Amino acid sequence: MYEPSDFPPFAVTVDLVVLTVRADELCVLLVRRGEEPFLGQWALPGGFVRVSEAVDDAAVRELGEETGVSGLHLEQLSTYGEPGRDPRMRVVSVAYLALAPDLPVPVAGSDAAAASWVPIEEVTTLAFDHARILSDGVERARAKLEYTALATAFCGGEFTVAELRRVYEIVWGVALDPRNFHRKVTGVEGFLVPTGESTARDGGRPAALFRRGEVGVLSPPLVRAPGS
Amino acid sequence: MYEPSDFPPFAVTVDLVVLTVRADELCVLLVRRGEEPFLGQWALPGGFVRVSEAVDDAAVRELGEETGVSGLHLEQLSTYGEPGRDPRMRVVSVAYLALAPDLPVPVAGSDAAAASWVPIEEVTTLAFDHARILSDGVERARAKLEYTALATAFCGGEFTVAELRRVYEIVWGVALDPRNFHRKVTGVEGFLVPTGESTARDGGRPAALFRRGEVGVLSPPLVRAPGS
DNA sequence: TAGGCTTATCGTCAACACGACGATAAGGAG
DNA sequence: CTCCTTATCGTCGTGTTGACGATAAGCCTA
Repeated sequence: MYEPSDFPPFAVTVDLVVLTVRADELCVLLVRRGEEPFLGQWALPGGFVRVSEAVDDAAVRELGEETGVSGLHLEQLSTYGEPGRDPRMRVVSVAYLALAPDLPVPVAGSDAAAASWVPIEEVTTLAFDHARILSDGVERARAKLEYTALATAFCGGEFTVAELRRVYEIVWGVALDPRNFHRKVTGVEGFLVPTGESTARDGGRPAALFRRGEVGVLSPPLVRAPGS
Repeated sequence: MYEPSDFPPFAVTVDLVVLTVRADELCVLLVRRGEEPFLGQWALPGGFVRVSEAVDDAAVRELGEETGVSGLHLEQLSTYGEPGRDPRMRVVSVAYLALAPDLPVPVAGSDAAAASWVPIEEVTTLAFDHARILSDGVERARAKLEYTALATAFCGGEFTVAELRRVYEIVWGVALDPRNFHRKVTGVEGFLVPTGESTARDGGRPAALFRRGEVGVLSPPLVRAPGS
């Protein structure tokens, strides 16, 4: 089956779909390409996998280089391997999805040219097949909010129920009923851990602060439907 | 970012997790390796991606070669790229999940040595990291039965509600209440299309035959919990 | 200092989905 | 004809959900 003598050589890269919620918009981390092809166009951050490096590790490394932060949620998304997706050579790219809270640090573009957060709505053309990868990543994120506690990855360490609700509303693009949402998320055992503190940073009556709980799956799930 | 001159070469393969339900067991298609390393051990079917071939196409091609059938459900599972997962060289493998009905044709092992259906329960050691890939594939299949109409991929063109229920019971390893299951699946609009025919092949009162409908997602989903 | 505004949190109610399970239908085997 | 098996329909109590009213608890302004 495996014949080392006749295997065709491929280049393997990782591409990152790094999402965050900031200024009431779902944003993705993009870099502006500094070389051909697609010079000057927006692209997903990424790079080559090194010879002695696991593909997953390459994703972690690139994520650290681009955001300057570690410990973010990172999961494999899908692999894209059409011939011709890179005009220069045969490249197979393993895409990863990362979710970040609104990072206080501006993105320190290490080796990448200019990196910045771009609202999903404003993304038009991307280099290579990155538009498709981004679209797959956004859809994955939207789907996983339904049945996992992933939404907390968009929040900081402590957050209010309203802040969590804003995440759902912005990622899904729907309005959720504050009362039903509150009942739902506080009702799922282990989803949210009250810190005992409260804050009035949203104005109005002070809200209790929570941390993410141990529970990863929400059952029953939250449903992506208007009026919930 | 992309520097053609310094990209390290990788071999890219596809590995297939082909599942079926036969003789009241969930089975996977395995081949016995005819060469080193892992000579004589069971492995997932798979092979190299060709130079001018899309990775997805390679999976379709391999699936056809191994099963002799086309048109099966096939989806990308995950990509495995640890250094050292193949002792000979740096191989990145894109794994795919395929679901097949109980194939009447015995597996025609084309280039692979002996290929056969092995009950999941009886699988012990597999070559490379294929045990992990198999485990990921089975878990994916189990999860997708909950919220998609994927279970019909295990059935032939026409099937009864009881046959569909057996699929769920075998894949999940739980017992389901026939009456509630019947109510549920016939209640989801577009999931099942009655053919008008009926059959008594299961003994007892003849059952209506159905075809899979257009609907891909089940909402609300079936839940993997005892007593359903 | 009393409204008034804003957001948080609790409650209520009807519609619905689900699990448990009884009842009936429609074939074949003896 | 009776029994056995499976299919299919119905009922009932419980829990979840969506819609939405009511109250709580801060700040802000006059």
